[in-house]
Amino acid sequence: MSKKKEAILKAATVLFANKGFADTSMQELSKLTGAAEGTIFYHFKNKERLLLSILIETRGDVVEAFDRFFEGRSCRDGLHMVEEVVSFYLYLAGLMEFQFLLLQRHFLYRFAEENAEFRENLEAIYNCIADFFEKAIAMGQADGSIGDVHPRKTALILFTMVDGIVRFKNFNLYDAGALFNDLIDSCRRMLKP
Amino acid sequence: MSKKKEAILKAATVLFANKGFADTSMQELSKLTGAAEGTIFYHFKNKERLLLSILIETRGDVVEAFDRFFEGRSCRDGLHMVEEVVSFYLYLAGLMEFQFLLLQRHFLYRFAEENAEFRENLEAIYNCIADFFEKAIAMGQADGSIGDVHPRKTALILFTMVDGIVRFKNFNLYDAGALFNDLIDSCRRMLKP
DNA sequence: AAACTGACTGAGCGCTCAGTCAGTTTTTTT
DNA sequence: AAAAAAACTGACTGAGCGCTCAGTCAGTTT
Repeated sequence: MSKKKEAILKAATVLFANKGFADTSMQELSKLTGAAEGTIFYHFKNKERLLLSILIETRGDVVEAFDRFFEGRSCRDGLHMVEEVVSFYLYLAGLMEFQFLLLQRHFLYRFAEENAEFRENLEAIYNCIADFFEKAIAMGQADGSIGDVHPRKTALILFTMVDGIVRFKNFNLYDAGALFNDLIDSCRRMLKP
Repeated sequence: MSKKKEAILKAATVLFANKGFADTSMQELSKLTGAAEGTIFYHFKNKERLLLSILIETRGDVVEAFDRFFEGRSCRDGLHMVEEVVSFYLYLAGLMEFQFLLLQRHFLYRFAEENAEFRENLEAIYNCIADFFEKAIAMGQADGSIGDVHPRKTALILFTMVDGIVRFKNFNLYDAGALFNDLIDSCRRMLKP
């Protein structure tokens, strides 16, 4: 992949995440990357395909990060693994700040309504994460560290919690870091047998 | 307030919530309301002020709804009141669907960064809701139905949960209704002494 | 009957936008 | 070194945008 193409993808991720899709102009993107406007359209046939490319890249990054982190990892018990998934999600949301911010923006879900490629990639990301929560809960129920809750639904509720925390951080409403300990505590109370 | 002005406010709420700020044109708003474009600018000095008017109206509606619901209401105990706040939030998110969707959109928080009026109204809405959660938790700790948790932080975590559920619903990711019982259950487990 | 008011109109202005294209430079292949 | 392919350029276009403004009109006041 050419240097310019990479620069365009990187800068567009930040701009789309921070300013939104409609409020980011190709002109601005051109200036920021040093690439001519024509170059952007040489690499991406239009603005929407540029966004899709970012989403596909993000999917790859997120799925790979989760798989890497948990492959071969043997946790003390299921409850402990839930805590690790929560922590890792929050860690990743800091590491891949702009990609996570992008995933919370509404325009992505508007595209997903009409474009199957958007839908598939979004679903892949969400399923990957929800599956990790569910696996951890199921493991906890097998080893007795987690009580009798509905695995999938509880996984979604946990997902909702950490995602909401990231949202509060992104909107500058509250300091997510200050809530971390209480969040982990809440999870433990929620899940214990 | 003139009929046209009311129609503009109402239609703009739906459009801004569904399509975003930048993707909603005054032309579209004009066609939908039957008001000439000039009429919109007669009532609201510009697009941003129109959005602010909607936010101010939303603040009034949300705060009034919460105050009305809980004034004079005597709950069995604090834990029960937490459940009622959760339920009422979700009920209101259905009743005032577009206003709640609007509150989750990023452009509002971008305006809030530079415009104190936006910031004040957003804070008023969030503080009102978080306060109700906190009050319920404090009550529960007084009557023994809720364990020893940090009231404000736990209030924020609860808020995060219900807000996240609404977000999942808005994005058509999962059916929020199907999670309701498990959500209430999780809250109970989280809070019990 | 004259003066005034506030709600409303829609053509039109200045400007920005996504996307195009004819042409140039750089890289790879032969 | 020549030819071919890939990467890149930036001036340009037409559509659409927010917003303005001169003007209409029904109703009220003087």
